[in-house]
Amino acid sequence: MGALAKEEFLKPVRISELIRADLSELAIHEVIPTERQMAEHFGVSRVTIQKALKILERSGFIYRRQGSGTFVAPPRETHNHSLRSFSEDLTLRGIEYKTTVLDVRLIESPEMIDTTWARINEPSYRIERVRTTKKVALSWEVSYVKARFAPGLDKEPLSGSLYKLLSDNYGQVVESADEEISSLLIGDEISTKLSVLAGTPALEIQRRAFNKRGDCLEIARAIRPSGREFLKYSVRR
Amino acid sequence: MGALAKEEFLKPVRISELIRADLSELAIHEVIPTERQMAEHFGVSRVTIQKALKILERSGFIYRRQGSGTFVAPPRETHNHSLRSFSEDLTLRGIEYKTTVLDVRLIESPEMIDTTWARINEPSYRIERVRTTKKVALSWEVSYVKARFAPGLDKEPLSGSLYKLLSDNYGQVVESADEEISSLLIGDEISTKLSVLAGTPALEIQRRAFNKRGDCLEIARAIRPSGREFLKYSVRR
DNA sequence: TTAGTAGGTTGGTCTAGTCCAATTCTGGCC
DNA sequence: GGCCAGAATTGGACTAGACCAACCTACTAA
Repeated sequence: MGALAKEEFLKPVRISELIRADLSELAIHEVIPTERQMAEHFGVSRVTIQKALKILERSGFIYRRQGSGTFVAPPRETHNHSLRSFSEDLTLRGIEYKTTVLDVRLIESPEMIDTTWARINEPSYRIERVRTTKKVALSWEVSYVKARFAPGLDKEPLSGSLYKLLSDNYGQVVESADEEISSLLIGDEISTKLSVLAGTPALEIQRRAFNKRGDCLEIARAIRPSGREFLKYSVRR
Repeated sequence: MGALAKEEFLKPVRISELIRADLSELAIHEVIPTERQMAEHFGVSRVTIQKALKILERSGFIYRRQGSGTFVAPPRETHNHSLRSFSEDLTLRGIEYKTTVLDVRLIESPEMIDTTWARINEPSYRIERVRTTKKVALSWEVSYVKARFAPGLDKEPLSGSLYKLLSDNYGQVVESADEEISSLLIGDEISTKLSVLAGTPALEIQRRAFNKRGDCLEIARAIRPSGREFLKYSVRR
């Protein structure tokens, strides 16, 4: 095999990054080289180039027109909200916050799980946390994690990312999630936990998280008082 | 060419539908035929089968494990919120509603466009509408559509889907959108238009819609009082 | 019984090539 | 100059085949 360095990235991904780097030097709507030219330039097949360009197209960096060519798309400032846990979301936006764990316990009997938004029919850990910055309350969150996927979770440090913990210590990677978003007024109980006035409007985010196999790992509910903090989504056809 | 019927669908899409139909008869986590078997069965290449299975995998119907096989994933009830206009969203959920156009006008001078959430620097049509069911107010919406993409839009019937109108009459297809979601309390002005009490909590959805080239066609703002109507999203890694 | 190894199966990745459809270019005709 | 038909170009779709990595199973040896 020789001393060649191992290829760290898949070819289409790697090539898409290389192309992307070059895009910034071009004007918007400017044409970029053809598939066949790029295939020769990178020494790969045309299908590989097509996959690389597909990545860039779906990310909104280029657009393509059969018969004419591939062009640079106008830039978009929005970083799209791909799958992140609540804490990853805050971290990536550069918000410094503190996590306070209010309660962790194993709920053995499923009928005791008091979710109104989804049903769990097996023992689960209940994790209740609050996120705050220096002065402002960010969110109140409750997660139910099925115990069979993370035995002993209540002994772990829970002030960081729950998803990272599930991945690193239990090999359970969250691959997808369903979210439901609605609005409500914060009631007495949560208002004291968040130190905000009762009656403050807030977003309520309910989430079901799944692993690659489609097993539901976690059910979570977050309440975020509306302090000009947005949830951002990028939606495609 | 003979009298053969024209293939209406692309092969991977068509095949994914055929496979999907068979999935319902299988138990969850049950293994389905291998790529090579399917390729022979459908008389196509393995790459085509892989594309079909990729569609099903991303839709959450199957999961795959290298070395072992492809399996039926547990069902998920959530229909994921792909790109729809506000009206399409309601229609697809089977909600009967009435659209009232409150105001349509061309704004020639960009500085008059009173958006606080985004800037438009060219003449645009302003469309203000309200959606209601028999008894309940659903949403209040304002759209700004750039005039150069839809000249004469103010003469069109605007009680239906704006996106369908843009597509059918102007060839402008909305391919992607950025959304920002926050919560607020409904103020006096909008409360009268929606016939709800001022102070009702609501979702505020701000949207920028783009065509395939990445041009921003529309900027919209919707306010939806929270009556147990959710925004549903399906998020993937 | 247990640990380990060898071989076959399955999905993951990439190549080289063909055919097609949409678009653009070009040259000739009026 | 303007228009039209055909050629060339470009992205889109698919094929047949190769090789690899993860996985599973069955057999073997300690």
